[in-house]
Amino acid sequence: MKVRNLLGQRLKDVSDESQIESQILMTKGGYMKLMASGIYSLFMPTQRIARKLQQIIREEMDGIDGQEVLFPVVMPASLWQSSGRYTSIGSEMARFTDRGGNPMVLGMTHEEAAVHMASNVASSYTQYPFMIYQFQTKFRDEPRARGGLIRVREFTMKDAYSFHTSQEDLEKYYDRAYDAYTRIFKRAGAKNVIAVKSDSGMMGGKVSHEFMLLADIGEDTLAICPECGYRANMEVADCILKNKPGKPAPLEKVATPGKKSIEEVCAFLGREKETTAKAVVYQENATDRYVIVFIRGDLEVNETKLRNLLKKEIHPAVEITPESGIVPGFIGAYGLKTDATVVFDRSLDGIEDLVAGGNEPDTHYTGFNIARDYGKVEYVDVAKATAGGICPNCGKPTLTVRRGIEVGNIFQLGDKYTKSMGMTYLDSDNTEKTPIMGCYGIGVGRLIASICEESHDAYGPVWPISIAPWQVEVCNLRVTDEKVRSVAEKLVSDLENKGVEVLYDDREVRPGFMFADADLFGLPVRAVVSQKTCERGVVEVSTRDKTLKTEFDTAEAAERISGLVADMLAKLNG
RNA sequence: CGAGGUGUGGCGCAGUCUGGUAGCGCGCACGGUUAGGGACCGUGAGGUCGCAAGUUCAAGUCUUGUCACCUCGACCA
Repeated sequence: MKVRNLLGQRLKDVSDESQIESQILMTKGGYMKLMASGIYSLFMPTQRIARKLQQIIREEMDGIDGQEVLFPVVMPASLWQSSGRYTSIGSEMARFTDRGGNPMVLGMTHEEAAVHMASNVASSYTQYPFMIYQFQTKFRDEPRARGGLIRVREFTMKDAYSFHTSQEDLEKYYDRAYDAYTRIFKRAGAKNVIAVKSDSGMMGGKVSHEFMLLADIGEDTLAICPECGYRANMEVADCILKNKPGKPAPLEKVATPGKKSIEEVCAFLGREKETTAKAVVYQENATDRYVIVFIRGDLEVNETKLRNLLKKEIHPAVEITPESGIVPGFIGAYGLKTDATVVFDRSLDGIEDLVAGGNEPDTHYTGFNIARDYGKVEYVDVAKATAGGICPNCGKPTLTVRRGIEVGNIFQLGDKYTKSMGMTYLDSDNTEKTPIMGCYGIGVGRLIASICEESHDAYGPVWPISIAPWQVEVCNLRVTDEKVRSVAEKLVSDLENKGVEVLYDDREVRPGFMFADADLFGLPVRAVVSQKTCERGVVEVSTRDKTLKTEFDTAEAAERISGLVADMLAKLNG
């Protein structure tokens, strides 16, 4: 491919609206063009990267006995009604009506389609287990797309669905998928990807992992223990604390005029946040019923955990009515008269002397002892884990908090879809049974952007050779010189004959201009042919990551470069 | 959905406060001089100033409405 014919303009400036490195560099480099919010067209280099990445994924999916299939993007609403998700998913799913008046949806994931495909055709236990996967466009009408290809509304995803006759078999397969994912990210050249325990969200199921590429711009927060390797999404990370019980004190009502926040109360009473019980009020989405969470004053409520505990959608309370019996700013368990749901976080367990709200304006209690003054309560874990917190696995106070981009996930779904959609098979004892499922996703475009995010310098991406759009760029610094041109062109054709993928730049531009563009292409190997190199009978060769800069004799340059490419590939593949 | 911001040639921006008929840089085309980290000179093409109403002799500029996009938050397989 010649740069002169390659569509996609390299830009000197890009709007400062772009905040994320991968977005800036990929926009600058002519990798993509925005069409609408979260909707991009991809130029050839990006498509080549995607193709290579897909091939790696394909090989690994085939390696765990996957069958590549293709589900439709457009599906009838009735299919989604059969699983119940037509109503449970909100406006994130695009819906429309076909000419016949039938409600239709655009696929945002394909569990229903997978069950539809497998139903009836996998009717005997002898056919299990099996896994089907596809690369397909998903459309999710995100409320807010952002970060270039990191979070878009339309994207290509590899999604896989496995079917099993027992939990044990699912778990066995889940481990294989886990290992395949680990290999995929390694082969793709993504260095900082880790698997974390995660929340299952709308997908259902119990056990799930997210594969996170560690990056400061990541949208997910992770709790990681460097001591024992415990890793979890903050959404599900257990919060474990050791409370100082303090000395029991008599329950005493104190005036705290105008002191509503924990900070104000602590300053006023000269107390530590760790000895206060904070109340956080939520409402159930469906009924607006109040939910009051009592939690240690220095901690935050983890809404995902609370949601999972209540098994209901909730939101922070917008308005607290006087009739509710709740006095905002002075809410406490003792003497609380309300029909709201009350939840005690286990961070309060064992503290003998608490400061708590008095349930009337400008009043708090000190010396509050839940066991003594309130009675026996069921403590639950709805607190956010914190940096320096206790690791749920090894018990050391070594939890660290990192940010990550979710580039893949795996779920043990169970029978959520097969059961609701009535899929069965006939077991060896001649009885009908419901198969159980796992599902496994990777966002292709997001992974590309994430790799760019972790592998770039100030001038452009540094693509790993396994996914680089081309392996070698040949820069012809003086196309008007017949000799330079013939050397460069022979090098290009020799390389191509050896199966090396070459991007050839023979534009009549100054070297600096050509190098700047080459940096934006980010190809692993660069070969420069100029008047100088031709005089000396060499070709100048360097790697994009700047680890190698050397010269090869012109006669053997193609051979040496293809060897270099092979070495780099081998290194990445282990 | 809440808060803030921006819409002016392909890209990045100025001009808007104070109304007078659109400009700069990059890119693009042609000619020339150049040549190892985004060269320079000359000539040229390209814009109903997001859209719609309104005020005015006159609107990129003022008013109202509307749409799109961006950032933060909410939300999110």
